[in-house]
Amino acid sequence: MKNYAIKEHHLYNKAFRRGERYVTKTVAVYVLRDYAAKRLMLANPQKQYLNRVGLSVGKRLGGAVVRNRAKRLLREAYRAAEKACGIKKGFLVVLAARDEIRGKKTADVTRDLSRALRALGMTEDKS
RNA sequence: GAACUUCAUCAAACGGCCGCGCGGUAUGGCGCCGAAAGGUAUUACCGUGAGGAAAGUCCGGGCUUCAGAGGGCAGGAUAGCUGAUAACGUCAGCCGCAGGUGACUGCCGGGAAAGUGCAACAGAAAUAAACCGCCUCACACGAGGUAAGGGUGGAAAGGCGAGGUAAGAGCUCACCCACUCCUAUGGUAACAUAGGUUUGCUGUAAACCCUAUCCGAAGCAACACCGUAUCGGGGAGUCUGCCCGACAUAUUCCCUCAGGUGGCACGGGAGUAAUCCCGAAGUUUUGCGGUGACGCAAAACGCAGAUAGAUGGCCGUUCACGACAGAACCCGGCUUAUCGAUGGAGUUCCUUU
RNA sequence: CGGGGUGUGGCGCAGUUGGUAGCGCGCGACGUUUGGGACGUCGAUGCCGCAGGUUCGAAUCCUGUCACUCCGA
Repeated sequence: MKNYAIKEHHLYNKAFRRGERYVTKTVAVYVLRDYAAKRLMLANPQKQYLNRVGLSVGKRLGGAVVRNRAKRLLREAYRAAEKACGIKKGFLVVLAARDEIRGKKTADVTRDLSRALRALGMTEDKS
């Protein structure tokens, strides 16, 4: 299941300003209901709701290699979290890398991310 | 064996499972998003997928656009010679200077005898000379001569000896040093060597400047096409430092309210297709030419093309335990960062034979 | 992609034809005051972002480099 990426700058601003937030050492998660979700659902040939996921990795984190590494970790963690417990659809999700992510492994980031998603009520199984 | 010099290569490897971009084949779909242009699936398989610096953006070239001749000024760049190259500020060889026992390394390495400027402090004086000293005159004050000696300075009128003199001085002479010009020999040349000749001249051109050579400008967010568009609003002309110029023209053009595709990732041809053929500032190997940079020929191999931006994750094995670091129009260099590993060539010293 | 600017005491800034590195605030000591503030006097503090070079001599000139920052498409 692929995800649409967020490209527009104003959507990032919206998510940061109005979205629900949960911050861990490695990653900060912002979630906002996607107003265009229905339209996107219709555009999609499978007719399924999707999450639009954006990655925010600041320049202060490091050079291009470090930033790429951070984005890969976030993507992999999101994928793992979705596979493990499922994620509600129809939202804008912004994952912002924080300084601690440097040198971390996937397991660490995945743990933080699933904790954040559970706290925000984004997981599908309520058990 | 030790200490070095230099050139080149590599940039952890292998296996399993999951995942990503692009291309292709099959499958699937003819729907949906959008005003339009246009965009977009699911699954399976196959192929392919970051660097030596991809970086800094310091040079050069390609490519694209600027309506249409040209000329001048300004400005900028380069700086031993000869060559290599598409071109270069790059590279190669040589010359000169400096450093090293040596292999070798470094050099923004034209002109100060075209002109102008600047040289603090110290010092008597800084491009021109009399403070002390020496000599002559004079009782003395002082006047004149003198650049051998002292002291200052980064730099003080070339060095040493003899002659000469009141004391001295290239003032004269011999030798040496530097420099200008000329000649000869060698070299394509820079230049080197030898001889003659003029002169005895501070440094600075990474101060202005002079000389020689070169340069139109802007950049893929360029630009082209489609759409907006038979609409509305705003701005101003059209080689992008300044001036001159021919003017008869050509066309209005650009921005915004709205974006999309191409450019763009080998190209062309044949074929339904697999595939085949041809071509290229690619790489490697071999051969030939050249001291070398490099050139020519043949063969083989390879071809990332994203657009919030694709190479990752987990597990296992091995080892030297993994540095610097991520393509964004393309190519040739330069500069900077970098854990280490391997190989070639060479130098000096020690030991043994 | 293209074009600029700035790095100087703890902080904010000066520093031009290259010649002993300065100002304000702050800091320390002393004086004044019963004590503090204010005021006065004195003082300390600098590899002039880093590395080379030109020059007798460099914050200044040249080359390279690092960091921060601004502008345009």
